[in-house]
Amino acid sequence: MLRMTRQRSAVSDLLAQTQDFRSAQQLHEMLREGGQTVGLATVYRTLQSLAETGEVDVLRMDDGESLYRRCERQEHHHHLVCRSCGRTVEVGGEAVERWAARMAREHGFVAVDHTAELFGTCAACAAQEYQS
Amino acid sequence: MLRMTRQRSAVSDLLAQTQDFRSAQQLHEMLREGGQTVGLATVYRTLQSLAETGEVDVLRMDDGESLYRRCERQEHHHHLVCRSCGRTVEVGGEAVERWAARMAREHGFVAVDHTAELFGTCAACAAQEYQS
DNA sequence: TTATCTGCAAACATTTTGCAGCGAG
DNA sequence: CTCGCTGCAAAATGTTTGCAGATAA
Repeated sequence: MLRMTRQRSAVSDLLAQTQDFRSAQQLHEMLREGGQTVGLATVYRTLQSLAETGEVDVLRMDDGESLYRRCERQEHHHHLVCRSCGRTVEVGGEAVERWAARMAREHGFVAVDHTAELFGTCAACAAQEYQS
Repeated sequence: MLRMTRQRSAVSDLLAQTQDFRSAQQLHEMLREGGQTVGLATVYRTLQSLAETGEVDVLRMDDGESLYRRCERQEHHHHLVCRSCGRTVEVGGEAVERWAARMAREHGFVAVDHTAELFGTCAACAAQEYQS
């Protein structure tokens, strides 16, 4: 992925404006609504390359769908995601890294990688739920 | 899921004998090899109900495939899985729980759930890799 | 110019579902 | 005897790919 095309800028710009994790299909729809015409396959291909270079983070949902988001920090971090509105907070995971390292050592595993994400209800959505 | 059928016992028994995480398709193939005839759809349906009752744990891989395993502990725990041979160790995650609770509190989230799994190379596979 | 990118449609992989018939209780 | 379970094949889902034409550099 080298060439800067209309389609790639469109996807990139959209991600820059979007706070929360979005699926490829959602992003495709958002582009379409905004008058941009980008093929779904191109959206997938672009997201794939952005993920490879670490420009966007990928979150795999329980139903198998992948969500994408341009994160503030490039370094390793985790996410606290609102199940209801998708609002996302980037959080550090020093405690998780230490835990992973200790488990690896205790059980003789090497090259141990980890996945850790948090899903809950943000303050705003909790308040709204309380009203209804 | 109430009736005890030949098919359900077969899947249940197979899981009882299997140490590592296996996909529905792998389990289906293993049954077939063992002379048992169980439809793939039935394997999926059975695994789904076993997962609902907490009798088996489900692990979703990066490629979207789901792996199933009958775990020793029923209570909440995490897994340290060998990427190479699939060997799995059940590990506690007190550190992770505390981390999740702290992040939730700091950012005003409630009802926070977490996913956390560890993937690495077990001692045996590391030794084997070293030889070749 | 020309190698890369795009769009479409077809291919893929995994999982789910509709339905007629089987079989456990 | 009955209602839930099974197997098959078809559908659904999310994603990837082949290919001919478009296009950035």
